[in-house]
Amino acid sequence: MATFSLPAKDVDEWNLNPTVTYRHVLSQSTGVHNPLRTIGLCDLDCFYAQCEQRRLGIDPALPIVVLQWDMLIAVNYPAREFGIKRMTKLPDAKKMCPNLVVVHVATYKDGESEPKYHPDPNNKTHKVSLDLYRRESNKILNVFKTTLPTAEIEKASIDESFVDFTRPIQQILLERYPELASPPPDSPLNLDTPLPPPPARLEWHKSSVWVPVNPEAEKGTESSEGPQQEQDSTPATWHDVALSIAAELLDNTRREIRETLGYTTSAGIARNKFLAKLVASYKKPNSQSVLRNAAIPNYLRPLPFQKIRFLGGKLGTILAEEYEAKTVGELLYIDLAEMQRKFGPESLWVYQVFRGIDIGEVKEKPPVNKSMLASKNLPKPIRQDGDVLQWVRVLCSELAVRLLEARETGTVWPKTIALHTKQAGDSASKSKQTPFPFVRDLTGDVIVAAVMKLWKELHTSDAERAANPNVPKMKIINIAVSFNGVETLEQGQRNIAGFFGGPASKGASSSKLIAQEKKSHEDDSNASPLTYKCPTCSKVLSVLSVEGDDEDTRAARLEAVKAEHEDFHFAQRLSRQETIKLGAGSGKRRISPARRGPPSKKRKEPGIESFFKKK
DNA sequence: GTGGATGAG
DNA sequence: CGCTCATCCAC
Repeated sequence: MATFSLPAKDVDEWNLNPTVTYRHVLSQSTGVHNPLRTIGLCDLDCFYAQCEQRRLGIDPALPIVVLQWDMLIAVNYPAREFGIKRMTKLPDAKKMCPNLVVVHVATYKDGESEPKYHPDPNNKTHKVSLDLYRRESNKILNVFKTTLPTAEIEKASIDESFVDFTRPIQQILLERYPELASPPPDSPLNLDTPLPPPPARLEWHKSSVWVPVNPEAEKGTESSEGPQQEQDSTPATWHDVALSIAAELLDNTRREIRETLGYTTSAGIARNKFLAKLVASYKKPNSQSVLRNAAIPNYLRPLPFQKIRFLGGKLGTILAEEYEAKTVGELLYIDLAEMQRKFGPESLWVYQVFRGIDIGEVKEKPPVNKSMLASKNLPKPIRQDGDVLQWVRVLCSELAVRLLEARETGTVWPKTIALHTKQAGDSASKSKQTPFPFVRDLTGDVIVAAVMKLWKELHTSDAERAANPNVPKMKIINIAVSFNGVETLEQGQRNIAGFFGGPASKGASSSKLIAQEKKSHEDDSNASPLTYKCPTCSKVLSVLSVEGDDEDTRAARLEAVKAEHEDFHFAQRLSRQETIKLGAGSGKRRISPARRGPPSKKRKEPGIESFFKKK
């Protein structure tokens, strides 16, 4: 039998069978070092294709491709049966499959404030919109959050999320094996006592695919009940129990996604993020795969390391060239010191990943991204000032739509807005930024005005160009507008933002408003204090005058702001108590109590949203 | 603040 | 493999 066996030293170094103690079941503070840690990665099968299939109400068994201009950006599994791939040319794809459903992504057109499914979108005049996919992505994320309320969830991309199942697993272990709630009374190690052996007959989750421990031995018996046999021959550990529980939970979530939203997913479950991500592609589509610790070495050794997340690029290429190697196994003999000499501090991560170790945490991301960028490569370059506005309008209306969408989760403001351009033949790009126009009724036009000002700062005008023959010809082949430093405003700031600009100030810039504000203060020497310093957090709350209001009105507003701010502290105290409660009995090794615990919910404030009128 | 590098898909 | 994003970092 051509099975591999790993030297005991490696079992140790790879940490394949760590001791699990009562503390590991009871404590939330063990973090990435908890041997019960179990991570899932779930991604949508050919996501864009599924979105379009659902939008159009098409039978999912029909072959469908999603087009971006003349390029295929998504191919569903029925279409793949015909040999169609992402790089296939559209005419070729149609020949391979005459009944192929071809859908072009939605596009923005100048003069339209929303993306549409234009019957014949033109790359010369339209801009691609991925809005539908972003919205569907958020719906899916919500299914994760509601079906796994105690798990940590990290949205990794538009079609992928990581889930840290450790906490729900701890809860379920205690329900199913109540004896794990406390160590035997006579055990001197107390919580550090190792757990009793796991149940002799573990229920390996049935509808998951378990990666075999010895793939060679599997061959031939695989189709029948091979995997089950195999699993039984390598004794189950408590981590295997944890994997099984995660498999149940993720299976439920995936079913919910399928039944409520109609999307199929593929998932991987393993002890850390990188392995979960890797094993998710073990079987696709509409399937989930589980990697036991015992199966890690034989799974990893033959694996081309450039498939590993973050080794797909430059770093992976350097490694491949330096050692003329392709697989993880070929690099296992290289010691850490040598790698560190050659490749610097990145090496530790690489060294550990090759041994199935990754301490990367699953961390919830804030509901909105830090930046939003709308860009367009121009098949017909911009050659004069007059060509610019149409594109600026298209890009800005897209960003305006996206910003307003983001405001469904809170009061979101970018700090700055930037214009980026790229000249033909110049690999570099130029950009210029300015503070975001801080106005109440945000429209595309306000943003357009700001961007056009940036354009003037960035490029010499047509007039000057004509007057000065030394100025090189304009040939812009890429234009982009971005919002940077996008943040959800906190309680105190939110009120300030809400009162910025009264009804009269529509469309005015923030700097104007501030100027008005200063003036009215000077005029009113009897004004009562408009600020209040919070005794709890020392934040200074303030209300700003709105044209035409009086002292009493302002004072009342300050009171309202104070009350809301106190509510905020109240809610914070509540959520902190929750953390403490959950953490009780978890031992003394809590390092940073504030860091873990339930994600702090953004408090909803009725009324404030109405300040931001939709177009 | 600007521009470059890197990476995902 | 062209296109559309996002993040991080040096200066």
